[in-house]
Parts: sequence; C-alpha cells; structure tokens
Amino acid sequence: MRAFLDQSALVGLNPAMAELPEIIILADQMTDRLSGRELTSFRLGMDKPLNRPPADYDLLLGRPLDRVRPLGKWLVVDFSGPGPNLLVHPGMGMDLVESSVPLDKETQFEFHFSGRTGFKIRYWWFGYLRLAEPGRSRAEAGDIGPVPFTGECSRDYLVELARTKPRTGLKAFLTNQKNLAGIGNYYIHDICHCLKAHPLTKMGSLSPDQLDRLHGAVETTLSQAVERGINSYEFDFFGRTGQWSSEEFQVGYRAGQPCPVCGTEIIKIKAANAASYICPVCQPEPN
Amino acid sequence: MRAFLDQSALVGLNPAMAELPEIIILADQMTDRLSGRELTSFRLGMDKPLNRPPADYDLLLGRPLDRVRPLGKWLVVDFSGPGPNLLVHPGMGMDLVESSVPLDKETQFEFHFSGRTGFKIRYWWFGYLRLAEPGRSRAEAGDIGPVPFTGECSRDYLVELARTKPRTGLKAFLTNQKNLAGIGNYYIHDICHCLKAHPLTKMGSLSPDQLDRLHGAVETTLSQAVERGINSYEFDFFGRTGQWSSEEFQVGYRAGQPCPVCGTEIIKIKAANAASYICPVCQPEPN
DNA sequence: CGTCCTAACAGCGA
DNA sequence: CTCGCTGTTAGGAC
Repeated sequence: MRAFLDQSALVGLNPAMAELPEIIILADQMTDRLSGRELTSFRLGMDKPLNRPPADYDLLLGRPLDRVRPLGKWLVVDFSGPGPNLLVHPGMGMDLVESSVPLDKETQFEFHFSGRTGFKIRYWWFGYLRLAEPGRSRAEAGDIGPVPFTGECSRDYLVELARTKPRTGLKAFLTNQKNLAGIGNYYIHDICHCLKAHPLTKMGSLSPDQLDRLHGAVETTLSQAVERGINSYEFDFFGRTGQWSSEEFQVGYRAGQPCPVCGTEIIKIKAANAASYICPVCQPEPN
Repeated sequence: MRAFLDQSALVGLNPAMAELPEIIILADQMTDRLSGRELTSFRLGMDKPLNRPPADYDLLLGRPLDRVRPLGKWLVVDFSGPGPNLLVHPGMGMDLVESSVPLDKETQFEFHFSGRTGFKIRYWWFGYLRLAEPGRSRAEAGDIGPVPFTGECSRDYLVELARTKPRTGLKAFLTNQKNLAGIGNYYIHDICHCLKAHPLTKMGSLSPDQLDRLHGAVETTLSQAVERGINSYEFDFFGRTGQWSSEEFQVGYRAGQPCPVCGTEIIKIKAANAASYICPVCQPEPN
C-alpha cells in the first residue's frame, strides 16, 4: 500500500493512461482470477466517476463475475444473472490491482469477492465507473466504434469509413473512439510512423497503399504492445510493473533520438490538441 | 440599359455588396418614388432567389406600396392591405434601379407600379427575393439581430451581448447578422480601426474603453457612409453612381498606403474567412 | 465576398 | 493527457 501510494508521484509524468493493450492484459488477468466468484461487498469512495446513484450499484451484489472483457479503453465486468454490468475507464490514469482485505478510507473504490479476493481502483485524476444494462455497454461507453482484433474492425470497415471522412486528420481519425475504440495518444505515434504518414494528413490524402496498410499498422502496433506486457510505469492486476518504457517505441516519446528507419532525429510536435512524435523525413508535413 | 449591363464587368472586382448604408439610401429613394403607388405587374426571371413558389408573389398585386425600409442588409418593401411583404437582399451584389417600361427577357426581375414607374433587379451572382408575412420580416431574414440607428441596437445592448460572447472575435461578432444586422466585410475594416482593435481580438479581451466605444465606432462609420452617398462602383435607385471609392476609408482597401493616425503602412490580412485591412501598429495582433 | 449547412477544431471542466 | 460540451472556424454550395 505504501509503494502503491508512492506511485502517485508519477501523476502528470506518465504518458500511458491505459489504451487497448493494457486493457486487454488487465481484462485477461481479472477474468482468470475472479471468474465465478461472487461480489460480496464494495465501497464507492467518490460519486463523480459514477453514472448512477451509488445505491444502484447494489444491483451487482451477490452475482458471480462471468468475465472481464476489453471494450476499447473500457473494461467491461460482466456478471451472471439479471441486472447491470460494471464498466471501468482509466480516464487520466488508474491503478486497478487485486486486493483481498478491506482497505483504509483513502482507497477510492474497492470490490470484494468470494474466495478472499477482489480489486481496488485509484484514479490518478479522474476516471469513470459506470453501470450498463446488458447490451448497453457500447452506448454507456459513449457510442464507441468497433474494437481492433474483433471482426467488426476489419480492413474494409476502416477503408470505407476513411472514405466518408476525407477531411479528418489521420491522428484525429484513429483516436476518435467513435471510429474505432482503443487508441489514444500513447500508441498513435508508432501507428502513424508505421504508415509513414504525418498525424495531420487528411484521410482523403492517404495513398491507396497507406489506406490498405492502415488496418495492419493498427493491429501490428497494438499486438506488439500486448506481447510486451505492462510497461514500467504501470501496474498489472497483481501490482507488478513491466520492464520496458519508450525504448520499445519506433518514434513515440523519443524526441532527439534517431528514426529507426532513416536515422533522422525524431521531433515532438503538437497535433490534434496533444503532443505527437514523428520522423520529419518519413512523415513529412501534408500540403 | 447598355451602360447598366457594361457594369457587369465589375463582378468580382467590386468589394461593396450593399451593407446598411447603401440599403438606407436605396430604401429612402424607393419610398420617395414609389410610396402610394400600386403594384400592377411583375416578372420573376429566376426561381433560385425565391423562398415561395412564383405564383405566391401574386399576393402582392394591386396593393399600394406603403414604404421601403432598411432591415440590416435587407430592403423590406411594405405593402398596404392584407398579405405578405417583399424582402430583397443584395447577396453577392445587386443592381436595383428604377425602370418604367417592360424590359427584355434578360432582365432578371421587374416590378411595375401605377404612375409609369417601378424597378428592376439584377443579381451579379445570386441574391434573395422573399415573401414575408407582416411581423415575420426578421424571421424570414434569418433571425437577424437589431439594426444600428434603431433604439434596439443600443450601447448597452452591445456591451451586454459582448459579455455573453467573450470568445468571439471582434470581426466575427460585428459581421454576424444575428448579433446586429447590417455590417459586412466592407465597412468592418474602418470600424475595427476606429476601435483600435485587431479584427481577431476576442470580445472578452476588449478593454472597458473599447467596449464603451464599440457602439460609437459602428454608428460613426456607418453614418459617414450614408452622408457620402452611393460610391463610384454602385448605383443608386436612379442609376447614378457616386464620386468616391476607397480613398474615403481610413484603412479599408488601402493596403500599402499610410495609416491616417500613425502613418504606418496598412496591410491586408485574412481574418474570419475573408480579407481584412488593418494598421499593424494601431491594431496589433491579439495574444 | 453573402448566407446557410456541416464538419473539424479548440478550450474548458471534471 | 481522456471524455464531453460548447462555441468558433473552415469549406462547399448556391
């Protein structure tokens, strides 16, 4: 618990706020550990993240956890039996780790399950903890689009969607959760670099080849992150940090270092209202 | 008629598309000449400018013209008796001049009145010719705001409205017809210069003194234009052009010439999606 | 270079 | 450095 709180010093420094790869890892670990166990008690330390009155969350009590599944940047905690399920969004940073005992009142959220296990959540700044009736997860998550690695987010889907939005910039297109769900400002840098496209390139200006490789660039970048596991700034469900940070990226967070493709110095720019890291040669400015 | 058509060579060159001063002049002349006379016949040469089927315009026939009044950039032709009135908007340029005889079929619109008079309209590119039921003129004109020189467009009104839109740029604020009606991209230059404010200054960044002088800057600039009469590029109701052009402006259309206040060279910039002429010293860039 | 519609974009607060 | 809201800006059509 002390080590846990000490990490709060990282607020504002850690650029990873949990995107689809981290959500996939966490969902798998939670499912492994909690599947079949009943929710016995919980404590909601704040109202702000909730979409319904705190008392409504009693509808989760006594129900066995079916599984935890990734839905873009959201974790969907599915319970058996009638009633709503639980949606968790990391917002601007979250620790979600296993815990087995009632905790002190500074702990923001805790959920206890049968078998002496459970989990606790701490939001670094803010996040979301919502109830969603079965079949309403997507709607409660903000009408988000298809998730990479599912059939819905196919190559054809992306190409067709891109055709309908020729004036949208590439980065804005890929980080808009209504287009496809799970990419934020952490993995976007390498996806754009993989495509050899500047983040502000209009979708209508992508070459046929780039349009064709869009789907692959997304899935390659995200699946490599899943394989690497949790990074050194974040915790997995068991409170363990990983071994890697930005050195695993092609260009992300590597300003001043050489582009792995052409050796040019990577630069940091502002694009779509947030930082972007690009190789100015591989990804020349549009227009 | 030949001289009239020859002026069509000016399409695209003339920056004045009739704003409140020209509308005021035209409305007065039309009222003087046509008041009390009945509409005996008309011809609508195009459907595009109309807001109702051409046959509906028969509702104007036989009714005496009461008066023509300015409503921002619109001319409102009020008729006596029940039925709609006629609204005329110069759009991207219009000649509206007196005519007394039926004209050739190239004439876009003509309206004949008792007493061997009437008027014809030619739109340089496009414009609007609408019917409005009594009391619905403002609505048909696009829910426009109060008109300068009327009590509604008072100093207090402008100051209060400005407070509600702190993030709007000065030029966008003054040329938005829903805020106040009658200013376009012709007179806006001198109004901003009179205020000593850059066109992109946010309303919330205007000094108390500038806010206080806003109303005066608008009315001074527009009333001087009314006093000068029609300019050398346009026609009054009697087909006469005026004697003045841009040399009467402080900064408008005077790029390269000295600012009358400080002598600095006036420059042309792009602001709020159209050209603006400013003195870079009297009107420094905001932020 | 006017008006209207729509989409993209930026700023703010939580 | 996320989401959602709101208001401004930019582009195309007429």
